[in-house]
Amino acid sequence: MKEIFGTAGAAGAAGTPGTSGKPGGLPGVTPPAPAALAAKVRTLAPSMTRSMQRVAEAVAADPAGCAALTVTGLAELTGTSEATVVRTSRLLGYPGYRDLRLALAGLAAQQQSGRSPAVTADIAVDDPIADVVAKLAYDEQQTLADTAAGLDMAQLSAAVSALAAARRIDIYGVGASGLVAQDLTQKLLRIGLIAHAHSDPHLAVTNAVQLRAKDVAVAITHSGSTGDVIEPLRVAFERGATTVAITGRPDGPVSQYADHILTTSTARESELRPAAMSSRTSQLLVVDCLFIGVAQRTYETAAPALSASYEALAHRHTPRNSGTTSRR
Amino acid sequence: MKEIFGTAGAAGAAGTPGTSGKPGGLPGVTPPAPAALAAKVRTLAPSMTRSMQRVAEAVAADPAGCAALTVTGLAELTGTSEATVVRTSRLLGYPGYRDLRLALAGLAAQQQSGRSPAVTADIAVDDPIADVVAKLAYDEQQTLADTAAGLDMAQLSAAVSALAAARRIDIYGVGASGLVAQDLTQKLLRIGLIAHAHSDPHLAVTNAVQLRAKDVAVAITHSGSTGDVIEPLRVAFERGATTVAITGRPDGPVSQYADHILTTSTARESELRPAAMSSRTSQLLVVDCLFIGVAQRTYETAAPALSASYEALAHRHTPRNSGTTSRR
DNA sequence: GCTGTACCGAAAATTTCCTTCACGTCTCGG
DNA sequence: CCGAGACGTGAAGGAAATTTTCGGTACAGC
Repeated sequence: MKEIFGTAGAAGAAGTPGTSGKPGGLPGVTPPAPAALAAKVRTLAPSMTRSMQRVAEAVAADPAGCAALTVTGLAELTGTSEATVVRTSRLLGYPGYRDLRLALAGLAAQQQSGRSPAVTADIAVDDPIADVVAKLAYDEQQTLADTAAGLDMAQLSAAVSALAAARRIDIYGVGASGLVAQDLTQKLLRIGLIAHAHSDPHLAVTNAVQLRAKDVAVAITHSGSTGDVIEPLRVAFERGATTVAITGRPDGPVSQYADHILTTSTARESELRPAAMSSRTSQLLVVDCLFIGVAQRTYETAAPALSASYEALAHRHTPRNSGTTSRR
Repeated sequence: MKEIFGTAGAAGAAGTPGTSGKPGGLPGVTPPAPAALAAKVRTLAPSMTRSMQRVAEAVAADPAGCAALTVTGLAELTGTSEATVVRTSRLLGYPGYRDLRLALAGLAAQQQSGRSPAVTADIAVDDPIADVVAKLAYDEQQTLADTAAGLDMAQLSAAVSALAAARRIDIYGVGASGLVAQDLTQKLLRIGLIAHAHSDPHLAVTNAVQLRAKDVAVAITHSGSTGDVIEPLRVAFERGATTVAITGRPDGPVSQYADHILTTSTARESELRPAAMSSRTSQLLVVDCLFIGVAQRTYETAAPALSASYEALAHRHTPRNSGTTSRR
């Protein structure tokens, strides 16, 4: 074992370093070493000199840490010289330390990502803030997936048709669902439909009396049993309007008066995580689907309306702010 | 004499990475982005110049390929200069191209090991409703992931501390962000804090004048340049209140007056999918994180308050049948 | 004890990266 | 329509990294 690595590395691999101009694809000759670095270290350890073993060991023990070091830093850390670090890199199959470092960074990222799926647990009082973010994001993602999977396309399609053809749309929601109702209202208004959100039960009922056959009433309630929302829907239903319920309990009282029922998903709630959180996510997805569906059906009028509202808002933004942004 | 063993032990203990504490980068301000690079590119793209956008685009499109390129190579590939590449790296939050390249390698490895995320197609006018649901759900999930990855934990933590200790909290938001402001307000009220949402710019300003040192003002604006929201935040800032900005454009004007900046993710928008949709999802996640964080810190008072509000609401639900709801 | 081989690290040589500066281009105001 | 100013851009020079070269040291065999 003389200068095996030296000649082999230079002659055996490509004559020129991997820095060919094009990132199009891998040449496919020698994938340097994706993840099996630790194994390679063990395999090649016997053929290494003592100094090189120290370097290899450090690299295998803490890829992330070593990736943050320059060749000089790693040499210092392992008590060796830069030349040795480069020699080790060569032996491990890379053209130089630079590429080893790149592979190291990749390995670190992989290890990091593999660590994440520990988010199944509930949110605890003493969770660090980073865990809270991860768990919340994960939960809401789950909620979205569940909602999408559980949506009845036939019901959704029917609801969209009703909305698109509606003369007037009334939307009921109180509490957290009230915000969702407002969201839907804003969206529908933007594409030229006539929609109103009602959070006040009395006003909702008095308005519901006005509804007729071509109109649509939408009730949003997670529990499916919010009287303040059911009551106006009942009135609208009896007046002959088409009624839609967005609820997490399709078997609840609200469904009695709903022509079309859109089911939102129900996630577990905990002490720190009230139901309002995931139900809102779920409701909003349903609302978005309704909106897009309606926008598709009324594209001729919706598209210009969307552009127009965008234009109108542009003037509310201060055009540009330069100077203060230059952080250095 | 072998100095091998002696030096190895000593160096191993003392070795501290400390990657070149250059005067160029402020220490501790910006932790480099781990994997949320694509999201960051989207977030910062609007504030980039044309050349920088080309670089950012290339990087986002092919992390693996770009990781194999030197700064000169990438400059050539994108038809720009090395200086531009370095500038782009800086803007993305790295001290230089070297570190961006490292992150790129990590990202590439993660993508490789993970699954290939497809379904990137836009929503078309003639998509069947089932596709709309799938695409929307996927996009929102992506938005959540991006937001969580891009959130600055230090800023979030600081904002939570400020909120938890606040005497009074004012929250500003107009348009779609107004609903988010209301959502946050409702949540904070539930755990016994004193919070107000303001959608009326005039009232917001007149209220902001009342704020003092122990108070907190929160501005929510996707564009980061909504004058109606910036103005009250400026007043609060000058009054000595702690100010928080939740924005998709951390480089926007709103940040001038924000002590803590929470960045929401920016997803691509299409004709049928206005920006309000994904920005709302992102903002709500941030708001939820704030809420949970505050609830943790004030657990002693928050937990009973949450239970109490739950109890109070139970009576608003009709237990079984429709019946007539009791009018108070 | 001497010589040769393997190993190692300091410093030169080279590549890569970063900074500075000057030139083109665009915008705004007169 | 034109000038002043600001901004974006790339080229060249300088700094830092990486790689190579080369000389020195330790050990084994004779």
